[in-house]
Amino acid sequence: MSNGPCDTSGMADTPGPAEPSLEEQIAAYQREFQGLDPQVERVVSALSRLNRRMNVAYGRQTTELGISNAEWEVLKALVLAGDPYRLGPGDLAKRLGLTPAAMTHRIDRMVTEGLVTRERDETNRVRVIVGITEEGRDKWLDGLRMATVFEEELLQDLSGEERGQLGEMLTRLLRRVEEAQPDAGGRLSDLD
Amino acid sequence: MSNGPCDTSGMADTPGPAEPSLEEQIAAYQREFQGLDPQVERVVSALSRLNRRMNVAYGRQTTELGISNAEWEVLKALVLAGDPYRLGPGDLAKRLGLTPAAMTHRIDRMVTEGLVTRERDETNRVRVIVGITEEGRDKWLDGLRMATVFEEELLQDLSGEERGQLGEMLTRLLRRVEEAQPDAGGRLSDLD
DNA sequence: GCTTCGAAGTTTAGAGTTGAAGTCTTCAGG
DNA sequence: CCTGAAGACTTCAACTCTAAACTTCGAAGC
Repeated sequence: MSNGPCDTSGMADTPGPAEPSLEEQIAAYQREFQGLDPQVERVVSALSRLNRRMNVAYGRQTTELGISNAEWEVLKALVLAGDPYRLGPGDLAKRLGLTPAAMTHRIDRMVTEGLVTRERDETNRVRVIVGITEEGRDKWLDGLRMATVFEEELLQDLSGEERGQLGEMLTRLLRRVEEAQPDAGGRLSDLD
Repeated sequence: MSNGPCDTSGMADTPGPAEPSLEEQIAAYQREFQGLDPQVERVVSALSRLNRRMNVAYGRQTTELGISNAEWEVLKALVLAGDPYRLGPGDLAKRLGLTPAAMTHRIDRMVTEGLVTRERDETNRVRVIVGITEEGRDKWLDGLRMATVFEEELLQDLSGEERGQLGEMLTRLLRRVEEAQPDAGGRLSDLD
């Protein structure tokens, strides 16, 4: 299963200078560019690294399920859509932040893998309806269970109060950037 | 300039059900799967969405410079590496978290665009050395300046104390996931 | 009813990445 | 020396995504 952007094998990882640590990177920024607020830099860099690590973790989990992160995202969108658990390719593309063309191919794969179904709408034959199969729903649930374990582990060092503060601050940041960027914004590895 | 995973054009974005808001998504999770801690869910989802938005913003900035996020990352790695500002393709691949093959192609492009140079090491002719050009360094600096403006805007709602708390908590999370995941971890949209 | 416009999906060409295989260089033995 | 193994980079085929052209169907407008 070629696993989208989540495989970690095949990379150069023998000896030599690896990726600099967060501290090293902040120091290097200070060295090369005066006038950079280290506090801001720390928040932004940590955010970005954290996200990368989380996606690696999710990638390992979905690989274990025999699917890719990309496919799990489709399943998630269908489940979270609610009751009939069916959406058109266009809707899916919008929710996942990719082009309709990409959606077409993704659905092709997932249909052959038995994760979703594709049928034409009888009342409007231009429309296509994608539905989740039982197997698809099971995979989604398995993935979610693994994710919650990982997430609880990730946050284990934070007290309940800290978790609340963190969530509140992140939500505030998100609100700020969403109003500056009203459009849905392009793809780029979510999985939330 | 086809801009890696950062273009926002061409996506389906007309009417209809767009991406659910963070609140809607958390509610949907609660509905479909009992036993999910909403506090954890909020942190994780906000983190992920925030990162996506940030990458969209960075993508717009680098597009304005006539390069891609991917290329800017290579420039960043070279600058942050310090004094001779030169690294081998293998090192670069490790630092950016992609395969050597991808690095080869990326360097190809960047050489023809005049952003970096590629020469063979005289003392060990298996080795290749990639260096940054003056134009490359200028682009990096321009990108960094734009990024700092955006980042300051992003954090404008947080007091100095809050920024410190946020950075500290994120660093703690990062430390936790890094020790659980000692390898550098695969690609997946950084840019920090 | 026929035509035109728009919306929804699919198809096609090209960019970028991965994983595996291949090339070339260096180094350690025999 | 010559050989074999390991390392560094490149090449190749397959895959996924984007952007743009294309196809089809439905809704108006005349």
